[in-house]
Amino acid sequence: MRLSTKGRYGMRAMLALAQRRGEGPVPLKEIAVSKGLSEPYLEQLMSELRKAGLVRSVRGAQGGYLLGRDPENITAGDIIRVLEGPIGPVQCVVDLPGSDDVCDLADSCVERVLWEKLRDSITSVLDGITLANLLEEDKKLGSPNSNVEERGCQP
Amino acid sequence: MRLSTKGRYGMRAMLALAQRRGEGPVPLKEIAVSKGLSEPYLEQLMSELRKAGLVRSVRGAQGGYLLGRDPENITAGDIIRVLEGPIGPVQCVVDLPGSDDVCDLADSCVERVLWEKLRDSITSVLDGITLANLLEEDKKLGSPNSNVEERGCQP
DNA sequence: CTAATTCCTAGTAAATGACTCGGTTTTCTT
DNA sequence: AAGAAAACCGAGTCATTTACTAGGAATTAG
Repeated sequence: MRLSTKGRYGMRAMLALAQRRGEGPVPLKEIAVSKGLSEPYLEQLMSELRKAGLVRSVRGAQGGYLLGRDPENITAGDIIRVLEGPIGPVQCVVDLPGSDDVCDLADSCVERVLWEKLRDSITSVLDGITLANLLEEDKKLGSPNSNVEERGCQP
Repeated sequence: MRLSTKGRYGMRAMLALAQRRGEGPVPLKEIAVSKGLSEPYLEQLMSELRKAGLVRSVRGAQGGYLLGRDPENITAGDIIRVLEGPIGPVQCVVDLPGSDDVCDLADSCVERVLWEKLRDSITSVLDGITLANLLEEDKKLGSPNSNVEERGCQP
């Protein structure tokens, strides 16, 4: 039940973009260096985020990435879904409106109720928190926002 | 963010034991066949569950497995923790009381708040539902409780 | 004694995760 | 026009994890 690096790094990168909103396009290199992530790997994640409309890119020199929408309109759920796929602890109760009844005889599945509750609780947290919310909470806590090199972990 | 088969199969097996409570030890073979799972694989999961005290075993002919406690006292969280490890979307906000501050400068981690909320929401669902609850809800729904072979999915 | 059963260790094949590499295209700056 | 700074793209790789399988040893009811 862990996120992969795609979700974690992607969330970091999106928050970095949100923090630097208004400065014009931010080159990936800067994010990669300041957050201690591999630039070419981040590139792949940004590509997916761009295709999903969560970021915009500007090519060429002085180019970089920008948020695709206001931070108030980008939820953690948006980001996680793009990078980790539809949300759900098991395939058959997954988040996609299309693939509703993967289970034909789902009524005879005792544990299904549990997985559905779990899915709902996860989505409600993820869809209820925006990039703006996180930035706000961060400001309230008055964190020093240090670089990653100085830290012990890589969330 | 999916469970592995260990969590899914383990939950199934535990529910099977709960349903057959009072019948004496249930041999693994029966569970494996009726739920369509590999018996030797299940065996490994049961071994972990036994070491954690969630099931008891009776060796020899006419042996099998029994719940280690009343179904009212076994939560989904108990089972998932044994089979999938401590709960948490990222290592550094994991569920273990011991490994609290894996992050030394955790205050400077903007997304940490999010992961903590997510962890809490997951644990509160998982720890709030017992095997007894699930059986009860199942009975209320009046499900036919068919075998797995007839079904389209393997939750 | 024999058959049924749990217990234990090891091995393995496939999938996934977490990247790297090399080159192409676009665009700003000089 | 030239050069450099980016984003873009597709493939390849290496380690880890997952989901098992295999085979035998120990235990116990009948």
